Order: sequence, then structure tokens, then C-alpha cells
Amino acid sequence: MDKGLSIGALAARTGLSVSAIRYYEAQGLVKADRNAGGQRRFTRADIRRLSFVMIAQQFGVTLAEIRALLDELPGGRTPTPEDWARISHRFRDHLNQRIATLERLRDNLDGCIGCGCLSLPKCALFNPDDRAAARGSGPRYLMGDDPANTGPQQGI
Amino acid sequence: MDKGLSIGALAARTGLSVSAIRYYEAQGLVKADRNAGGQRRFTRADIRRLSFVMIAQQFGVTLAEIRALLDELPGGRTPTPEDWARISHRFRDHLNQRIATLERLRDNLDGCIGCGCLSLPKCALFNPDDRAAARGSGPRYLMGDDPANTGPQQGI
DNA sequence: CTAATTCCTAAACCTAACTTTAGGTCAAGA
DNA sequence: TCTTGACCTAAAGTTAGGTTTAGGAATTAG
Repeated sequence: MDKGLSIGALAARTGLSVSAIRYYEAQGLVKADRNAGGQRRFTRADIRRLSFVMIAQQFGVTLAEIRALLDELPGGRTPTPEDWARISHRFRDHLNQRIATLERLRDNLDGCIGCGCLSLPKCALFNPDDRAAARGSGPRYLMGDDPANTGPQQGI
Repeated sequence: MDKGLSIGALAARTGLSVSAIRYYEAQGLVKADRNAGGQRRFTRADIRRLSFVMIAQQFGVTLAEIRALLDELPGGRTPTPEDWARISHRFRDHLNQRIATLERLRDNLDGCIGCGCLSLPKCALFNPDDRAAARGSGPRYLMGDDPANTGPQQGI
């Protein structure tokens, strides 16, 4: 009697769009069985799985990273509450690191604002650790402080 | 004698790539004069301006938002340290809000982990305010809690 | 003066995370 | 049964934030 959820039903239960779910399947974030007619059938456990994806995304975690987290769930059986608790705990650790980095960056900025000039000569705003938090590529000097030009800089 | 900085010099001073600076100019984040040969000439103030862009980006602010912040700098004259202090202060307020939102989300998640089930019936993880912090579109139910289906949900 | 850099524009390409479109199939109800 | 709505695939389009490429023109070093 339980034939599983259609993609539309899963979309209704999670709030995701049908196309997003198909995309997530293509990215390996969920798996779907097929019925006789070739249509996807999901289980109730997938509601939870996709909800986890949505929560993680709110925190700025990429789909690739979420996939890595989900890959730690047991294969072959429906995840238990303990499985979810474990993975969520690891997730929280990631979060705390992100928050700590943001706070440190903010505090450095505060210091620079305090000095009133934003020239940040000793500000750690771009140290290697923080760079990892950035989305871009870069190695960068700061606010005109060219390492090859350590002389006094006047004016703007 | 001060003919301004070439785009390459500005790139060297900021750590940005030449192509990124051209892109930023196209997005209205910096303006450049042109010399007789049509090449861009920047001022030293642009080093600071682009540095601000880079810092803001580290915090996940979009270029459009950064542009809006920069638009509050005075036009027609070189920004003073006070101008920068003012804009940076506003920026810090934004930051504090972002951090607070992240912390609240994390704490809600903590509660859910604490209950061991991640079913989050009263978890505010997706309240309207938090949605603003998300990058996607969505209005979403949570973890299978379809508002139209308030009966007990067993199993997965 | 000449060669090597640097710079110019325009347009194509790139990744992430999806959505939209096109053309066709399946399922459910009157 | 028929028809409408849900579903299918594949491919193209979208936004952000850039990079790369192609074909020239300007600048600078020797």
C-alpha cells in the first residue's frame, strides 16, 4: 500500500520545487526508485534528507559539502534518529567555526574603525585562515600596504 | 607628475586581478579616467575603495550591496577618513545582524540535536526573518511538518 | 627606434545552483 | 474512455562573479 512519494508529493512536503529535487538527484543528494512507468518514487526518509539539505544550505554550505556530510549516513538502511544526531553534531562544529571566523573578522574591522582610518596596517583581516573563508581565489595585500613598499604613505 | 595609477599598478597594490578591476568598473564600483591613449588612470583613493570591496566580499556581501554602500561616499571629492569610518560603521551593523542570525540558527539546530530526532516541530529554523538570510527563494515547511497534516507522524 | 610589455574592447567561457522550454509519456478521475 | 494534470528527458537559459581569448593599440626599456 505504501508505494512511496511521487516527486510532486515530495516537493509539497519539503517546499522544494520539483526541478530542484531532480537536480539534487542528479547531484547525488537523494536517490529515487522508479515505478513501472518510469516515474520517481521516494520514501518518507527522503523528506528528512532533503530538509537537512535545506537547513545546511541556509548556512551557506555548498551542495558538494552537504553531499559529503550525507555520505556518512549508513547505506542500505533507513537512517535512525541517532544517525541524524551524529551528522548534525558534526555539522554544528562546522558552523561554530564559521561563526568564529566571522566574529574575528568583525572584531578586526572594529579595531580598524576605531582607529578612524581604515588603513589597517596590522589588521589580520586577510590572514591565510580567513582566506579559506572567502569564496574567491585571492592572495591579497591590504589597503595599499604593498609589502614591497613599506615607506610612509601619505594622503589617500 | 602624478598621472594616476595604471590598472596594472592598481592591481599590484590591491592584489586584485586586472580583469576583476575592469569588471568592477563595469559594475560601477570604481570609476576611471582615461589618458590620451585611452588607458585607464586611477587615483590612490581607489586603492582604499577596492580594498573595502574586498573586505566586504569576505563577509559574503554581494557586489550590488557593496555598491549601495559605496554610493554613500561623497561624490566630487576624495573621501576623508571620517567618510570611511561612517560607512564602515554601517557595514559593521550589517555584520552583527548576520552573525546574530547565524547564531540563532545554530542554537535552534542545537536544540533539535538535543532532542535527538531532528524533527524540529517548534524549531524556528525557517521563520521569515531567517529566510531573508537564505540565498534561495523559498517558503518551506519543515522536516515533513506539512501544515495541512498536523496529525501524529510516526516512523521516519 | 624597436621589441617587449601593458593595455584596450568585445565576446566567449566558467562554476554553482537552479529554472525554463520543448516534446513526449503516465496516471487518475468523470 | 478520454482528458487533464503530473511526470519524463535533454538541453538551453539565468545570475553572480569573474577569467580567458582574440585581435589590436599604447607605453616603456634598452
